[in-house]
Amino acid sequence: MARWQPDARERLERAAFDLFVEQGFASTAVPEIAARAGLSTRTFFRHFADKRDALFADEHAVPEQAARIVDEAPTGLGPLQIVASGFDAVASAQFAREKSYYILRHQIIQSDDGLRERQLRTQAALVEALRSGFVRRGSDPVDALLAAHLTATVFSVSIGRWLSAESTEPLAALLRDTFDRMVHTARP
Amino acid sequence: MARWQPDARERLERAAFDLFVEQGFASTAVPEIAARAGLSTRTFFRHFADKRDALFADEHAVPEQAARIVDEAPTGLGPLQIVASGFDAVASAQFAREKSYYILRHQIIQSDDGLRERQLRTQAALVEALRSGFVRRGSDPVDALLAAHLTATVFSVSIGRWLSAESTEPLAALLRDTFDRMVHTARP
DNA sequence: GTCTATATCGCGATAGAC
DNA sequence: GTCTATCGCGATATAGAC
Repeated sequence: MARWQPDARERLERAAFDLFVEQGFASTAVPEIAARAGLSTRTFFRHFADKRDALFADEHAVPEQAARIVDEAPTGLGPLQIVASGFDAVASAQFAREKSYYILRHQIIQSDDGLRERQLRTQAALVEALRSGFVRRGSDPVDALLAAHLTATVFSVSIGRWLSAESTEPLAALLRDTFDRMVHTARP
Repeated sequence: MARWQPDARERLERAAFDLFVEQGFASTAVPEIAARAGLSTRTFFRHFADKRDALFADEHAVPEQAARIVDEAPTGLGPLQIVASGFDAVASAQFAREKSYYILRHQIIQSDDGLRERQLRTQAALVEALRSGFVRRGSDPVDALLAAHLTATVFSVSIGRWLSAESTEPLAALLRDTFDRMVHTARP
C-alpha cells in the first residue's frame, strides 16, 4: 500500500475550498485544511505558496490556452480578431464545471481583500501571456500591451456579468456582447 | 515639546522606502523599519495594515482625484472625453516628485510578487472610482465599467512607458499618445 | 504596549517507489 | 541504492487581540 496517496494536491484543494465555504476564508487555518486532507501543514506549503493559492490551483490553464490560441491563429488576423475568435473555446475549456461552483468561488474571493488581490494577479498573468503572444506575431510592443489589456477587460467584465445574480446568458454570448460594447465605448 | 513627533507616518514611510531600496523588500522586517523611524512595531501597524502598505501611503489620492474630475466635468461629455480632459491635471498632481523616486519605487514593486499584487489593487480602486462616477452621471452600468477599465489601462500603460529606460517624454504626452493608440487598437 | 496566534519556511529524517 | 513526497520540529515574522 502506498504510504501517501498520489492526489495530495487535489485533496488539499478540495479541503480548502470546502472549509472556506463552511467557515469563511479568514477563519480557516492552514493546519485545519491539512488535517482534513489527512496531510501535514508542511505538506500544504510544499504544494501552495500560501493559503490563497489553494483557490487558484489551475489558474495556469488560462494564460496557457490564451497563448496557444494566439500562436495558432491564422496570419493576417489582428489581435482583437484573434481574441474574438477564441471566445467559445475559452468559455467551454475554462468554465467546464457547474456554474454553482464558480459562483461559490466568486463569493469566497469577494469576501477577502487578499483573495481579490490574488485574483488580479491571475488577470495580470493573462495580460502578459497575450502581450507576449501578440509581440511574437509582430505587433508593436505598446499596441500588443493595449490589446492584451482590452482582452483582459472583456473577460473580466463578462465573467462578472455571467456570475451576477440576474444573468442567465451563456458566457460565450456575454463575451461577444461585452466585446461589442467595449469596441463601441472606445470611441470617444 | 511634543512627546511624540507629529510626522510618525511620514517617518515610517521614508524609513521603509529607504530600507527597501538598501536591502530589498523581502529582507526588510517591520521591526527594522519601526526602529529606524524611532517607533515601535505596534505603531507601524497602527499606521499601515501591512508591510506593503508603507509603499502605497498616498494611493487614496488617485481615485479621489479621478472621482472629482468625473463629478465636475461638464454635462454632455462622454466618459472617455472626460478622462482625456483630465490627463494634465492628474499627471501634475499625482506625479509631483522627482521622476527618480518613481523609478526606484517601481523597481521595488517589480521585485516582489506581493507588491505587484498590491499595486493591482490600487488600479482596481481607480476602476471602481471611475465606474461609480460614470454611473452617477447616468452611464449604463456595463458601459461605465468598460470605460473605467479602458481608462485604467491608459494610465497603467502610460506610466509603464514613462518609467521605462528609453522614455524621455512627459507623462501627459504619453497619456495622450497611449489614449489615441488605444482608441485605434480597439477597432477590430 | 504587551502578548499571542498563525502563516511561512528551512532542515534533517523517513518511508515507499523504481 | 537513489529519488521523491512527506513528516516533524523549530525559527521568524507578520498581524491582530487584549
